[in-house]
Amino acid sequence: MTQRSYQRLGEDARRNALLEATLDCLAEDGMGGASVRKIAERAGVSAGLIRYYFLSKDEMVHAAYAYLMGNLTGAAAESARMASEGPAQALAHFIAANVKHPNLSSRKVSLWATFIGRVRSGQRYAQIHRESYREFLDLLEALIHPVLTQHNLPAGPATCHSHAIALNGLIDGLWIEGSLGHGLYDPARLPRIALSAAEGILRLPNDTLTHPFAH
Amino acid sequence: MTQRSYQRLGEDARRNALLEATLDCLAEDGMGGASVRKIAERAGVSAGLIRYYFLSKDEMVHAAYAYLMGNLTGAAAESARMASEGPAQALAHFIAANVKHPNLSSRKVSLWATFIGRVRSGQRYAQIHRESYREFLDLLEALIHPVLTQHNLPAGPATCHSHAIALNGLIDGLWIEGSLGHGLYDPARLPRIALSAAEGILRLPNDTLTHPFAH
DNA sequence: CACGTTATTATACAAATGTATAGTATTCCG
DNA sequence: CGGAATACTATACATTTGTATAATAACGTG
Repeated sequence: MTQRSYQRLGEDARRNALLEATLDCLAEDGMGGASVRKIAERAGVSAGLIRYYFLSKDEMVHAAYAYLMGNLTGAAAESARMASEGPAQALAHFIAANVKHPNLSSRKVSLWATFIGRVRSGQRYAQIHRESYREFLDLLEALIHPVLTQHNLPAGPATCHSHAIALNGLIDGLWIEGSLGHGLYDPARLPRIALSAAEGILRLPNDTLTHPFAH
Repeated sequence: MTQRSYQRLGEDARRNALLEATLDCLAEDGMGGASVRKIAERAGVSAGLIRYYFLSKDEMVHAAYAYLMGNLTGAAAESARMASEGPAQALAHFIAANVKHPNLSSRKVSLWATFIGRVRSGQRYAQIHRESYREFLDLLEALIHPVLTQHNLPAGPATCHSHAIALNGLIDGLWIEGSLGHGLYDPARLPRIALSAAEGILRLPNDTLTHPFAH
């Protein structure tokens, strides 16, 4: 009975496992407490292995940030694609998806915030932030435009861009506070609040987004 | 010529200097890099002194968080009090103040985010967050109510509360992205975007907040 | 089944960390 | 001005940190 003392994993499998472990530790202990050793232990691996896959701990944390943001916007974009009933539904689904499970998660917000806190002084963090933010903004702008034209509202590039900025702010802010679960209100109210506010921002008739099937 | 090698400061002066130094280091290096020694050096003080004023490094960081949040909401509330032309102006000033200098600051957002990242696992952080968030929400609600009644809009407690949540999200989100200065748009556009979006959220007539003197 | 490749572990190390303690210098009060 | 109170420094210490290196075990291939 020769029990293997460890298992060799393929390049990608182990890399992802390490990134997940990094995020786990970062969510729990923050940048101050997520040490190489804790991360390795969480991944069920010896500490030395990390530097076999990454040039340094920093490089791994950067990679974990990019990995997280990819998952976040990916999930929201997915839920917009699912909605095939029309532009308003797609936008509504996209907005709602950002303030509902699984995106509404204290773990995800904690991670996001921890990384955002490094954007100012870390070039690499800033770059990842800029890219993922731009992606989100573009996505939003593309969803907004058809809805505006559908309702004969001004839909020039400048208008769409401003609206995208405002909607992005709204979504981010609600997502953050809702995820942290401070207990000051029920997070289940968030989708309705977000959609109603979005209607107002875009100057859409009431219930265009909250009850999109009536239109 | 007996040059003094150090100066004795009063309890509060030194305490505040230490808190400011803590925030400086935290903004630059995050939780991972803000060590007791760096903080002490920034404050022009020996490392040991920190534990004369605080029970532990953790306690000092917690205190720095509370200190920061007090300053943030304090500044915004101040700018609302300044506006004496009426409810709409007060609300408009409050909203705009949050997406303008000096609140629109990468340093402040970095600090805010760094702390938010710890709210999930640190009880003390969570408590400070909850308190400062509630304060902000209450402030907003009190500003919203008179504006709604002034325009004969529904202004029940539930409505005001929902609107406050939405506005808070909007403000937070714009504040964060605007402060980080990713270069995707000019932050000078933020006050107008925020006020226009706020009008929509509250279903106010156009220009009620963006040009409040016409009303 | 051997064998070479390499994914993985184990150990080592200097630097940095938070904290404890003892000593020193400043300030205030009589 | 002298001397007590204490704000402050200096040093020491055990841990933990990221990283480097050498040894080892797993796996694919012949």
